[in-house]
Amino acid sequence: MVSRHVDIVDVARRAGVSPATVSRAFNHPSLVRADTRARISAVVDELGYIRNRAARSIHGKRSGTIGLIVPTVDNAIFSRLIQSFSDALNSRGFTLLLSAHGYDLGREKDLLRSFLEHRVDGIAVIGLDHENATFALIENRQVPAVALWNHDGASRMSCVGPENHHAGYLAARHLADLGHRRIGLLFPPTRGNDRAASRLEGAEALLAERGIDVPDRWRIEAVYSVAAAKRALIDLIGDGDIPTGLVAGNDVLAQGAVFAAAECAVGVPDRVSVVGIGDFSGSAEMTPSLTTVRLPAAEIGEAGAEILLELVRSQRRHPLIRRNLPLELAVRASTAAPPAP
Amino acid sequence: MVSRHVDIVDVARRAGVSPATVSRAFNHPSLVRADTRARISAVVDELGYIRNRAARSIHGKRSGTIGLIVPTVDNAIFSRLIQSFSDALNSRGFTLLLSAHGYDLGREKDLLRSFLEHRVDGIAVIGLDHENATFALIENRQVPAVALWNHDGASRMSCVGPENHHAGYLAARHLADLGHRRIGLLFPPTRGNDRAASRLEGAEALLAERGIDVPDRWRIEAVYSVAAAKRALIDLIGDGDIPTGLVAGNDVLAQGAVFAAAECAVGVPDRVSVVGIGDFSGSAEMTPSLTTVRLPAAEIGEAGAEILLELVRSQRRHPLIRRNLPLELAVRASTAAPPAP
DNA sequence: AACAACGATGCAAACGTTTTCATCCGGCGA
DNA sequence: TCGCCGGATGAAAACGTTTGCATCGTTGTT
Repeated sequence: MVSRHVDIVDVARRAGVSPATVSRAFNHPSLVRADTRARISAVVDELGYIRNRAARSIHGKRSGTIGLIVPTVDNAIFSRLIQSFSDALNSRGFTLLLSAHGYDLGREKDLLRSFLEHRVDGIAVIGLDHENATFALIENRQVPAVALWNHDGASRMSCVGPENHHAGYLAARHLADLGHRRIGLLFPPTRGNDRAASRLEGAEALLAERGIDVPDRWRIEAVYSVAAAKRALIDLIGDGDIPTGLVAGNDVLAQGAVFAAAECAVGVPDRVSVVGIGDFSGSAEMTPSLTTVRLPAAEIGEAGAEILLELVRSQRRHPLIRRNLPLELAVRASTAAPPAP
Repeated sequence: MVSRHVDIVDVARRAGVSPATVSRAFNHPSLVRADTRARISAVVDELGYIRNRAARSIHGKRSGTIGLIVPTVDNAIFSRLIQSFSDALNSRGFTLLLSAHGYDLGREKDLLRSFLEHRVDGIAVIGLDHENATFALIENRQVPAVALWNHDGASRMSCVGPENHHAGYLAARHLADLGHRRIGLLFPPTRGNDRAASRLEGAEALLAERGIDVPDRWRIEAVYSVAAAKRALIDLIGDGDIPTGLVAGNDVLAQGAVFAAAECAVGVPDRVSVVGIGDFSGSAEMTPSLTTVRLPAAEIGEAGAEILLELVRSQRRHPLIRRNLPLELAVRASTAAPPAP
């Protein structure tokens, strides 16, 4: 009972029309008479015919797929982005190809190649920092592309996101405005991660403006995980000399820091204030609730999809589109004025 | 300067061979002489040729894609699953197509159809509860498929995951063993979510065994979000009559419950014990650290990919493969014996 | 020296669509 | 009556690959 797969010719034969008519019934319904269309539709259901997009896209038609390459899926903030990007795509009839490169820009290029083999109609990547080969691939192929998560007025490709530099700046400014002078920086490795790098630069810019110096022992590096951040901060607290304020590169790290403080009975915000970046799910609900710079993840995904599909539609010359999304500081319970010395 | 895209014939011409040879150089390198291969490879680089998988898959070849349909991406536990599934796929040269149906099984079927149009080589879905049309589509098409996240010895399709029923049972048993008799259940809506439904059944089965009755006011429903769970529990606490133990349908809900208790100054575990299911990232680090039933998310993703690719390889008749992954209770600080009455 | 065997390559058909162009038919105005 | 037009459909070419079969040297065997 090995029924070969039914194709458009089978449908045509059974409906008593030519394959061309069946094809038209799908793609240009107005060109085929209503009763013919109905007959075809009935046969399609009867035979369980499913169109073959590969065969379609071979004709220079759209493949109907969009590729998204992220550093990692396993991170609350990208999850929300992926979700909204995917929803926006699906609602417009596109299918998402997804891959994660694990913060390895070399792998990113390979994944891009693989997506191009699949002839995706467009490409979305995270951030503006990529290998030259990656840019070259995109430019030579003239494939519509957009960078999510980072805005830069001088970017080499279309982009949509907030200014990460400004996010770091805002977070640090909040602490400085509260009167903190002894400030620590808890950031992930910035190699191959221009978002984190920009945030760090932004924080440092503000601190320099205010004449605040951050000693090396208060510059802490931890990979993106609550556990790693907690461990790193417990070490710092163990050393005795702790800052009164801490800027974390994102909310996962900030959460880890808060948990560490709780475990070491170091009051937040009484002894140390913590500010994060991201406003992940849970940050507002934890105790103490986390002060953070809200990144509009869902908006980025939606706007990114919109821009990308716009580029896909505009056949010829792809213009550069840049969209700057606003940041806002969410002041909650994890920050306060520094304790009296 | 609108350079038409370079195809295999262009490469062949430039390399002074036939298209067939170029094709073979890619797919069966052993069949072509080393120096010819080198010449072709040079031309490929020079011209920036990228193979067209659509054209390949039209020949009945693999498309090299696997479809994964999840209820939502925006959830820590699926994130980890997606990540490991994706990695396993990539490492074997496959590309992931991902879609989320938002707990709507009707949309799930539509997404499946769309994946089939793309001629995915295999399909992975979450859970064993699907529309009949979904099963029919999979069976008629004879497309390799696997259900992730749920094991059932009598399942209609291949599956890999833990027994969710047992997860609920373990969580409830832990509380009962500690001596709790006044137990509440905090679960998500179970419609279209057989994982949650099974867990709830498992918990209820244990409670019935022990002769413990759960009044309706202690059966709380909240969608999968820390915020919703927190709100629901704050309401419950406000009512005054609170249970000594709480089984949460997953860690997100459990975290919300713990945060709610903290906000209302209800001690965990002194006044109320909370047990979750999932062991999400952060559960071990929060204060108090969360007692939970660990679900092996990463293992499921990897095993799922393995099984699926196995099915893809085994051309003909697809056997049913079922893999039961073990659960384990992680006892941490959020549970203890009930307070003396 | 004739021939078999083998390795490397080319030729052409095939895959499942879409689309251009041609055909056919009925109706309409001159 | 004739020619024309427009709507519906069919025939066939095209898309970019892969692959079965044929071809052509070379080399080894008898």
